[in-house]
Formats: sequence, structure tokens, C-alpha cells
Amino acid sequence: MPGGTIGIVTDTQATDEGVSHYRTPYREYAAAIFELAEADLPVIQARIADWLGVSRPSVSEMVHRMEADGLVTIGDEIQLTESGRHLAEVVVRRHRLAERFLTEVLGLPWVKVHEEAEVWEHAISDQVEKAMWEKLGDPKTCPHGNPIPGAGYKAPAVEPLASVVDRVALVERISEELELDDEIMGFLDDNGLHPGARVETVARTPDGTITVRVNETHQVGLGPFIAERVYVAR
Amino acid sequence: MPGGTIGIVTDTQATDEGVSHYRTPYREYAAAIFELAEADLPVIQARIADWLGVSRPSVSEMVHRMEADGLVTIGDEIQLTESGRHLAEVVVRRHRLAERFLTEVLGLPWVKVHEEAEVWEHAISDQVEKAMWEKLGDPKTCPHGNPIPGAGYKAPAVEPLASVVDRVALVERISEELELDDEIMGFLDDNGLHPGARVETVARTPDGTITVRVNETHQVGLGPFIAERVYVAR
DNA sequence: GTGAAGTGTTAGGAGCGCCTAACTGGATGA
DNA sequence: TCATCCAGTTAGGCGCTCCTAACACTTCAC
Repeated sequence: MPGGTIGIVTDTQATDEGVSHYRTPYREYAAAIFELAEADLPVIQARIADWLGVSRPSVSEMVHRMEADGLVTIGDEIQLTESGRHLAEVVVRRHRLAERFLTEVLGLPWVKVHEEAEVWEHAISDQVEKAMWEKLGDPKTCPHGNPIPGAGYKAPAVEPLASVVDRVALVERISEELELDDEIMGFLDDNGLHPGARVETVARTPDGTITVRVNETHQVGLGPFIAERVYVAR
Repeated sequence: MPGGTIGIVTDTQATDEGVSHYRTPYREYAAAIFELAEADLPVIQARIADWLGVSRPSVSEMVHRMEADGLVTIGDEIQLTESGRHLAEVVVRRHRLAERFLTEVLGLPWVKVHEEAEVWEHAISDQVEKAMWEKLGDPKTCPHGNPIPGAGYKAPAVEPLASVVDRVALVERISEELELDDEIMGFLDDNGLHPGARVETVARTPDGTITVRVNETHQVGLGPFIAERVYVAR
């Protein structure tokens, strides 16, 4: 009597913004496309497959279904339509809002919240989003420094730490691509490399490894993979 | 790269207590069986089907799969095994904890949180559960008065409001079966019928309808369906 | 005792999201 | 030029959860 339909997926997301009827995988794909574009990576099927960890045929099938449903257009690159973009922004907004909520209200470490937010982004309803928004007092970015869509935050121009030369710079954001790697995030945390940290490059080797001085306290080496994915204000 | 497998269902629940590998439907069925028993209803397939809003063949198939996986035994009644009970308690605990969190921390109305919690119960991880527990300061019941499994709350003996005669009684809890009905919950809220309210039966008709005086302020009639599902301390 | 109601099962099937294997076709580079 | 690599597609298939239709069995009421 209390239940209603179980529904493998539909029940998994709460009602919201005329967006509730989209199944979880659609939401994940939309968010992936949004984030690839945001990260300035080519928005092609192969990249989506990598990003989501699924096979290329799965992506092919899914983006064609999404095209039929008016969420994307398929050309040289995959592009979100207006409704696709709306869906993606809802999902990404709730993801980043959840991250902030989890750190600020529930006290979870900022390096761990990404994984939790992967689930929360689908569990948050309109009502809950509104309540979180109020509780947090209009947050502008997630704990990794990525702007919350719809918060009206104008992110400063940034460049990867890898290309900074001879100046002190402020860490603006940590790329989404690093967030899921516990070891990397632990390393960044241990070394004070979070948004707001002051960094200065003090050395670089030919293979792209750099040594940075953090918060005027200590020096640490960063490989190119990380150095390319930590952004500082230009 | 950041994603990992999407997974229709598995990703939908966070890692936790050696229980994360159970799919959402298993969790729903386990919780349903737990709640039926708690509500003193016969734990048979037909009741599970009603409770969850699915067909009887679906229930038959599923409980046999759960039996094969060691979660239940099938006899005259369906019974949870030890691991089935553990799973059910985790889910129900998180559901009720979420309800309390949603009302106390996020300020949602108590009559609305049940539906949200249906989703949250699958989104809450070990870590988050622990954090909520601390934030709430060891809550004992959900906002509807149902005990949170594992909180060590010894619920007082109760009886349905329907059978109270000639005395003032304190509302202890609102049955799960009423929680999903917005109209009924709105009605209860409007009339001050929440846990802790003082009620006295002032009249009853042969068809089971009763009239109660609430908090010494006003009188209101309750049909048998509701009167049987609002419990007061005996 | 017989019909009605309720319970559980079997059979067959649908939708969804995923997979591998095998292909086509374009771009790159020796 | 030809091989190699990468991207995308097609074909076929799997697992999960749900469904309806039909049937068997029990219980209950009259």
C-alpha cells in the first residue's frame, strides 16, 4: 500500500523541475557531456565512453536515443540541446551543491565527497535543493572550486598550474578528472593544494614535472597529469 | 575517466556495511517484509505485492531469488534470515534517519518527508549515516514516531486510536501506511495529530468512525481506516 | 458440498542498459 | 601507397525486473 511502483531507476530520483522523468543513465550522459565541454575536452563518443567507463557501442546507442528524445544533436561533436543542457545543469548543480553540503553541513572531508555526490545528484528533489541552497547561504562553487551552475558565479580566467611561470598564483579549482582518484586527492590534501592555496613554480623538468612552493611553507613535485589538472587564476 | 561503471542500480546506492552489493529492489523487498512484520500484518506474498505496488508473479519470482540468496525463508509466512534482517534494518534505519534529517536540518514539513526518504534510504552511505547520526544527536524515532532500528528505543505498548475508550491518550506513532497519502497526512497535520498530541475519544459510530478531541482544543472525526492506523500509548 | 474469493505459480514476453565481436571509413605517418 | 590507428556502427546477446494470462490449490461462506 505505501509503496507504489518500485521501478528500477525511476524511483531512484526524486521529482523535480520537469526533469524527474529522465532515467539515471540519461542524466549521467548529459552531465558527462556538460563536463567534457566544461573541461575543454572534445565532446565525442569515445571521450564519453572513457568518462563514464562504458563501451563505445553503449555510448553510440545511448546518444542516438538521446537524440531521438531531443536532448542532444550529433555532428562532429555531440551537443546538448536546450533541454539537454537544462537536464545537465540540474544534475551538475545538484552534484556540486551536494558536495558543499556534505563538507559544510555533515563535515565530510572535501577529498571524499565526490563519490557520495555521484549518488546524491540523483536523490535531490526540487524541494531539497531549495532547502540546501538556503542552508548553505548561496554557495558559488563546490569544494573543489568548480562553479555551481545557476549560482551566477563568474569564474576568473584560469590556466593549468603546468603552464605557470615565475609568479605566485592562487589555486582556483581541481579538475573533475582528479576527484575520483582517492590517492591523488589525498596527496593534494596532504600538501595543502586546495582552492585558495598560494602556489609558485620553483622548478620544471623536461618531462613536464614541476616543483611548486605551497603557501610559502613547503615544496612538492607534481607530475604532468596533475599539473595539467590543477587550475590557477590567470 | 572519472566515471567508472554507470550501472542501472548498483551505482545508485553508496557503499556501506557490507550491504552495498544488494540491488535496490532487494532492499525494497527486504524493507517491505520488515515493515509488514512491524505493522503486525501477515507477511505473505500478496501483502508484499500490495505494499510495493507490484504484481504477485513479480513478488513470487523475487522472493524465490531472495531465498536462493539467503535473505529470506519461504514458509507459511516469509521470514527474513539474519542477513536479510540486517539488510532490512539498514534500509529502514536510513529511511527514518533521513526523515528526521530532512525535517530537523533541512526544515521540510514532517508530512512530506516520507517520499523523499524513499530515495534517500538508498543514497546514504556508512559515512553519511554516521555523520547524520552525530548531527542529530542520537535520534530515537522518525518524525512519524516510528523507532529507528538500532537506536535502542524501546517503544511503549500501543493500541490503535480506534480502540481507545474513555481516556486521554498520547499519540505515539503514525502508521507507515498513511505516510504516503498526501491528503491524509495534510489532514493529520492540519488537525494537530502528530506524535505527542493528546487525544480523547468523545464519540463513536457503529461503522467505526470516531470523534476525538485533540490537545483540548478542538474535535474532529476520523474514519476507521485512519483510526486503526494512528497509534497511542496504551 | 459447492461456488467464490484469495493465494501462489508457471509460461511467455517486454524494455532497458550493458556487453563483445566484427565491420566501415577516415586520418595519420612511414 | 599502404599499414596503422581511431571513431563509430551493426549484429547478436545477457541480466534484471517487471508485466499479463492462465492455472492449481486452499479457505470460507452459504
